[in-house]
Amino acid sequence: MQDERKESLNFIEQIIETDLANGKHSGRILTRFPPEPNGYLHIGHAKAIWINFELAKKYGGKTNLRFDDTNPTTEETEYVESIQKDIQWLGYQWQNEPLYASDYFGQLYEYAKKLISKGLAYVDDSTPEEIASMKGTPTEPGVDSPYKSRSVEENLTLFEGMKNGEFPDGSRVLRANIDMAAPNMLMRDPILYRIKKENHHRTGDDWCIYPMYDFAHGQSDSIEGITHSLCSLEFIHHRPVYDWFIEKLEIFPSRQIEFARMNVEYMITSKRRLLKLVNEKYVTGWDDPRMPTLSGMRRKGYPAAALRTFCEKTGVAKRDNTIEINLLESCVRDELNKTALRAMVVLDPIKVVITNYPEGTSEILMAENNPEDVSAGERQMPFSREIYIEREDFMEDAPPKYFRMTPGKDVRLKHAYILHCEGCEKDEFGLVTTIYATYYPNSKSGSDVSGIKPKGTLHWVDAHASRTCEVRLYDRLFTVSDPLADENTDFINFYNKDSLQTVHNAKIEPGIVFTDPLTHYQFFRLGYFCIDQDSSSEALVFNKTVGLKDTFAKEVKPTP
RNA sequence: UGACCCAUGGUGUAAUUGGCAACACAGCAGAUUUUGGUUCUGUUAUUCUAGGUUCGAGUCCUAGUGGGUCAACCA
Repeated sequence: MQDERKESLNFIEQIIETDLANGKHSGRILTRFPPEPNGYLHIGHAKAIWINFELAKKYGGKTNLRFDDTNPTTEETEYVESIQKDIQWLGYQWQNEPLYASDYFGQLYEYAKKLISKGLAYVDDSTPEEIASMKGTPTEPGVDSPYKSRSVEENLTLFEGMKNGEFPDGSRVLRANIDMAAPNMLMRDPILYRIKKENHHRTGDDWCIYPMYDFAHGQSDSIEGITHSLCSLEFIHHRPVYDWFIEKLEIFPSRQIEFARMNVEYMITSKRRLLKLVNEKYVTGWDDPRMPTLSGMRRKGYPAAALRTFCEKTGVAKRDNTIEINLLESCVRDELNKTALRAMVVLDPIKVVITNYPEGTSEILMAENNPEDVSAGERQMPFSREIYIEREDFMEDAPPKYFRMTPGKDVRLKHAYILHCEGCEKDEFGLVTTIYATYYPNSKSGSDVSGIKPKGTLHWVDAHASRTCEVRLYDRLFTVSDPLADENTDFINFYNKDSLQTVHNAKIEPGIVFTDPLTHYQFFRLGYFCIDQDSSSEALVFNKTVGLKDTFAKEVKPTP
C-alpha cells in the first residue's frame, strides 16, 4: 500500500532535502543539542531535543550533545548529569561521548589570534558602561571605540596579556572589528573574550579569559562539522555574526537555521522564574510534578513516548505559538490508555454493607489488568460483605441522569456483582456514614445471568483487604493559561494554591504493591497515576498524572 | 524614528510549490460500552487588510495593519 498523500515536510526538512539533492557535505547530516549546564531541562528543551535528534535520525545522520560551558560563573557539573539523564530518558542517545565548548578553548584562542592578525579584532580597554554607551540604540548607530584602531602587534600583545592574567577582571575585552553603524546591533563589534579569573567546572584554572557565545557556539559547530545548527528564533539576529566568523576564519561552514520555540499553556520556562518557584517553596523542587521540567513531568508520570508524540504533533515552523495543554494531556492519555495497568482505588471512601452477603465469608474475583491489552493478564480481587466506594458515587436524592448508587436503583460493581441500593445511615450532621445494599448472587461478572443492565459501573475495594495509601492530586500550577501575559502583574500572583491536594486515606486494592517508582496505573474511573519515589513497601504514594476525560463532570457542573 | 522574523478554523500544523483549503486536538450531536474512559460515526468553524500580476493567488509583487525579536563582559 502506498500513501495517497505525499508526506508533507517541515521547512527544515525541506532545507535538508534540498541540501541532500545538491550533494552538500556529501549527504552527511550532523546536528547538535547545545545546552548550557546551568539549569534543568524543560518542555521547551524537549522540543529542541526532539527536532535535533529526530531530524538526524530521519536522514541517516547523528546528533552531538555539546555543553555550551563558556561561562564559569553559572555552570555546574550537577546540571551536566541531570541533562544527560533527561535526554536519555526522552529516548535519545548522542554520538560518542558528550562534548564541551570548553574542549575547544585552545582552538578558539588560536582563532582569536588569527582574527587579530587579519585586523579583524581588537582589544578594548573601555569600561562596560562605555562600551554600552558607544553601542548606540536600535535606531541610532554606535560610535567607534578609541581603541578600535590599535595595531595588530599591540592587540596581539595585549590579548596574550589578557590570557596570562596580567589584567584584572573586566578591565579589557577582545572585540570583533566589524561595523559600529550596522543596523543589526549584534554586528556592532561584538565582544569575543572577557576576563574572568574564575574556576571552570572542567578546565579549572587553566584559563582566565572565556569566549562569549558568539565566538564559541558557531566555531564549536564548525569544529565538530555540524551541518545543520538548529536553534530557536531569538538567535536569528546572531546568524550574520555566525556567518561572519565562518567566512573570516575560513572554517567549515555550518548553517544556522532558526525555528519557533514551543510554548505551552500554563507552563513557564524562564529559568529565573522557575528558580523562584523552587527557592520560595511554591513547589518541592525541580522535579516537583507540577514543574514543566523534564524531571518534573517524568515524576508526574508523563511517558517519554507521549512527549515525543506531542513534539511531533505540534510541528516545526517559524511563527510564535502557544500549544493548548489539552493536546499534551491527550498524548499522555493516549499512551497510558494502551500501557497502564488498571487498578481500583477509592480516594474518598464510604462503606457499603451488602446485607444479604453471608457474614464472615469472602471470595476472590478475577480482574483484567488492561482491557486494551489482553497480554497484561489478570489479577485477583477479594470481595466480601463490606466494601468501600467513592463518596461522590452515592446520592440520596439523585437527578435522573445520575447513573451511580442511589436508593432503589441498581448499579454494577466492576468485576463483581450488581448491587441494589437500599438506603443509608447518617450522622447527626447529615453526613452519610454507611450505605446499605443487597447484591444479586447471579450477576457475577463474567457469568451474569441476572438479566439486569444497570447504567452505571462503579469502582470499589474490599473494606477489610484493602490498604491505605497516599495520593497526590496535581492540578495546573497557575490559575491562568498565560501567567506572563500581564506585565504589570507578577506571575506568582497566578500561582494556583490548589495545585496540590494530598489524600492520605485513599483505599487501594491489596494486589497493587510497591514496585519501581514511575510504574503507571489507571485508577479505574479516576485517571492515570504513578508510584512516586517517596513510596516504600509500607507506605505507597501515588502521583496523579492526568485525569480521565470526564464528560459527565462537564455536563453537571460546567466550569467557566 | 532603524533592522530582522512572522501572519491559514478556538489551538497547532498542512496544502503535490500558482490549480477543489485539509489533518490533529478542542467543541457539538449520536452509536457502542461492565471505566460517564476507550472506540466509532456525523458535525460546527479557517487564508490579516487594500491594491497588483495571472485564465486562476493561502501561495508571487507592492503598500498597509497586527504580533514578535534585537541595545548582558548571559547563552
